[in-house]
Amino acid sequence: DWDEGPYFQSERGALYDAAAAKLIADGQAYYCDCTRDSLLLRTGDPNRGYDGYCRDRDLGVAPGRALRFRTPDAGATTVVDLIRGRPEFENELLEDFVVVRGDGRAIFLLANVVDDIEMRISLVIRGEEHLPNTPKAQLLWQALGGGDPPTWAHVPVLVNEKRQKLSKRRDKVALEQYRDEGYLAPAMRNYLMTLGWAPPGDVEIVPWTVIEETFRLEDVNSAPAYFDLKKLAAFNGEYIRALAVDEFVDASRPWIAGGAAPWPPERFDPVAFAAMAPLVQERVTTLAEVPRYVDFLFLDDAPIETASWDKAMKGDAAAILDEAAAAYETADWTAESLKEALDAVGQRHGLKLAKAQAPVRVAVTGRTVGPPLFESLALLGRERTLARLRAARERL
RNA sequence: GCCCCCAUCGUCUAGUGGCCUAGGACACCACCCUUUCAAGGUGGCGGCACGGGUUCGAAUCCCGUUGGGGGUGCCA
Repeated sequence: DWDEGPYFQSERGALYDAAAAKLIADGQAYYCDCTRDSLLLRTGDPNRGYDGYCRDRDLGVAPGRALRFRTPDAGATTVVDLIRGRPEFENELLEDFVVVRGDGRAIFLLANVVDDIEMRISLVIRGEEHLPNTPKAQLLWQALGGGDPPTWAHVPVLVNEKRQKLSKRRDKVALEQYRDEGYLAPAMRNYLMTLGWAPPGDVEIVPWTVIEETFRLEDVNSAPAYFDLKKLAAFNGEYIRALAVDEFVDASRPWIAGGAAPWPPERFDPVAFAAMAPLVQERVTTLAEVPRYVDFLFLDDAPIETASWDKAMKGDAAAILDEAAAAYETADWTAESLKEALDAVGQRHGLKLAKAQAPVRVAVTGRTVGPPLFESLALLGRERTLARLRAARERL
């Protein structure tokens, strides 16, 4: 949550101009018209930073001339970091870096420092990739008369399976995307907190209030952490199962009630889904998996999957389908008696219920895997169940 | 190249000199339960990168090596 802003650096140019003017007036910055090529010509080393050529040329402002900050030639800059201690940087190794572009716009680093001073920022929390820029920021801070520099906390980066920093281009980093895939915000939040830190005790899945009360930046690890989708999924499954049934139904709505569902919206039956919900809830890892557990209820025909069909429709399948259909014409339409009836069919063929239910399951739901069968049949109703059993029998 | 950061099971972590024959979670394996699949239960596999110190004692402190990551823009 936040309590002010947002601010736009594009609207605060006057502040940055004033800061640049101060640096010039104090002799801490100078204009420079060097290009990359002219620098390389002088140093002959593409790895070397700016050589300070324009330091004393006393160039004035002109289009195309950048403003460079004059870094100290000696001494060291110490950064106070809650997570990393007190890293020290030799000033001598810092090149005179650009703070204002040739077109007059401030570079992010300058804008950032000016904003932080003006907003009286005392603690900066950011990714560790910013650590090497920190001495530059502090030097600018001092040069601008900002007072005591802030305390820093450089948190570890998150890495992918190749242990590279997660990047927008290469990796899936947008939270919206995870939300769209059916991850719950509290699950994501809880999982993220376990990266580089751990709640007290031997539990990782904890209420947010516990995290609020016990989290300390000083306890954060400094090593990069791998973002493990499998573990996130495990957290998400636990959070889904912890939901009250009506909360689960609510949360599932975007995947089942709208146009995104794999069946015509008008065919969706909220009552049937509510009845099925507890059975689905303990089986899914993400909300996006919900539709495939209930689609057989809202589609005209069973959504037969070939692999499932081939696996289940062999051996005594034909006989089982016939006998199940016969028994189901007159059976009480309750999960319990549907189960007993099919169990009896299976026993005639020397099959355990686990085996006997397979052809029926595939005929009716289309897949070998799904919610408990007899509860599903009970909801689907006698008419549609019988129709699907016969359709499957014909297809054999 | 140069600078900086980092290093406990495959992964995320607990551990802040003796409580560690290193604990938990995810993953994996086995078994139990069971109408499929899950969920749940029980058990198992598996780690202090390496080498030197310091100390009565080191996963914990120091140095080095190796390995990994980040930075090095008139990007943010």
